[in-house]
Amino acid sequence: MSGLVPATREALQALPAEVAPTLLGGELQVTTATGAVTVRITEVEAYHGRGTGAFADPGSHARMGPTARNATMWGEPGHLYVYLSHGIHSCVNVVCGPEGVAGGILLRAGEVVEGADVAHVRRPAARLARDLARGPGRLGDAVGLRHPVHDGIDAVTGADRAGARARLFLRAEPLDQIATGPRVGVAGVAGTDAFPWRFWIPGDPTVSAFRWGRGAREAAGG
DNA sequence: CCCTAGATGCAT
DNA sequence: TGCATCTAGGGG
Repeated sequence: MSGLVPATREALQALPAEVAPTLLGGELQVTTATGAVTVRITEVEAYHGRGTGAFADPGSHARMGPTARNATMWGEPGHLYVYLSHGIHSCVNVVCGPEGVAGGILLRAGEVVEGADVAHVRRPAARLARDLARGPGRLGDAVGLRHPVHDGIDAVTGADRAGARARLFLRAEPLDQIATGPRVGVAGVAGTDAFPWRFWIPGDPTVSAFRWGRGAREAAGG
């Protein structure tokens, strides 16, 4: 944990595209009844909401305004927006930006640095350690956060939510090398270089594979 | 209402 | 490549 500091609301107050790269190399620690797992964050994506001016984001769950599903994205920074993907996977976002403005940073991948034994039990399909949290659904499984019960859990105070506690740590000094590119699996213009809001640690083996979203390849011209 | 597509993972 | 399986949105 050397070189890491607990995340504060202030550190997460800027818009997602600005905060996202600062999460790389940080850690998310989650404790539940079945154990504690810590992941070192290696890949993230920024998602903005409606009404953020030049940063309007057609790929965001909050693009249409506040709904029951995306309510957490509009709230206080530092909470975790946990949503259900394809009816199966629970994916984890760090809420950021000012309260009242939607913003989230999807944790796409990480390296399990603590509690690998617990993570292996939760993800029996993972043969290699690097696959434990490689991909957003896998990461959610590995740390034990589930939709809908853990949606809104506070990663700044570490307060209990449905039997789980989460804590986010950020690097005191930013990484010197960060890679940027289009977001994964996002359709239309939002999935192209017009929104280069995917950030990852170059060369890290836990970074997930890139794939085009439906219609994104055509939108990108290739 | 009914249909579709989705910030996906995994077996085939 | 297809499936699992839930949901928000858009169209009839």
